[in-house]
Amino acid sequence: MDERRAAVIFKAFCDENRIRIIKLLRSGEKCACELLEEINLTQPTLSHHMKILCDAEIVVSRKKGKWTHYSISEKGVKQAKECLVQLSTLDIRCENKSCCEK
Amino acid sequence: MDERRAAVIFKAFCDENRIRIIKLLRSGEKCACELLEEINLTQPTLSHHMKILCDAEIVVSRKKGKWTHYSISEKGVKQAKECLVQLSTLDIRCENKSCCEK
DNA sequence: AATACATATAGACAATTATCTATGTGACGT
DNA sequence: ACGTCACATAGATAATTGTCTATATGTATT
Repeated sequence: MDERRAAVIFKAFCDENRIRIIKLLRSGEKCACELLEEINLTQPTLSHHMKILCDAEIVVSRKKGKWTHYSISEKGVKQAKECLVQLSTLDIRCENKSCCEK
Repeated sequence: MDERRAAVIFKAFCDENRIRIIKLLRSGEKCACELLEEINLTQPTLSHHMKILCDAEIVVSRKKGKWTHYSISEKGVKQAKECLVQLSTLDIRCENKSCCEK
């Protein structure tokens, strides 16, 4: 996983409104109009956030007629979790040579 | 965990340079001057990123004489992981009533 | 085909963020 | 005390992002 991709993934979680949207989706799949009712944003702004969430693969969309249904992607969330583990796991193989005293 | 705090935590991970800094810290505690050698940023810019990382509690700092040593905070990382789990766990108690056909 | 509806896209604008240069602060070493 | 070193802070600026209004697109329904 390169730095760029990791940054795109976690962008999903670094805005308050996107966090709210994700929380709303915890109760299951919802269409944009439902999300719109529950969040204080205009329709294009919601659409913008949904794009960022989908690009991060944290959310997936499913089109059905006029509606677009969004849901949390188990696969995407798993990848985010793995990414977080990978980033935070100490690498004990590395010698910790320091230029300055400890 | 409120939305605002969650957003602050994940801001740590939504910038490429901060991801690089975190990766550098995987090999253990490092002072700012060491990080500076390994990353293509000016000293004040690095300092700016370290503040964001510390505010997110993903990194902790330890002052010793002239130097500031930074390391990954196990506690902070644990909290981020828990936050991610909490955000992504489906809430099965909720009925998934929909205004529009599925 | 005409209309209505759900959502996306375009474009403008304001807020936030990332970056830099310049300078301040505090801790040594001489 | 003075200079030097490590780092933080201030302030400017450019890039990015979040938000809005207006409009386009695609899908039913009549």
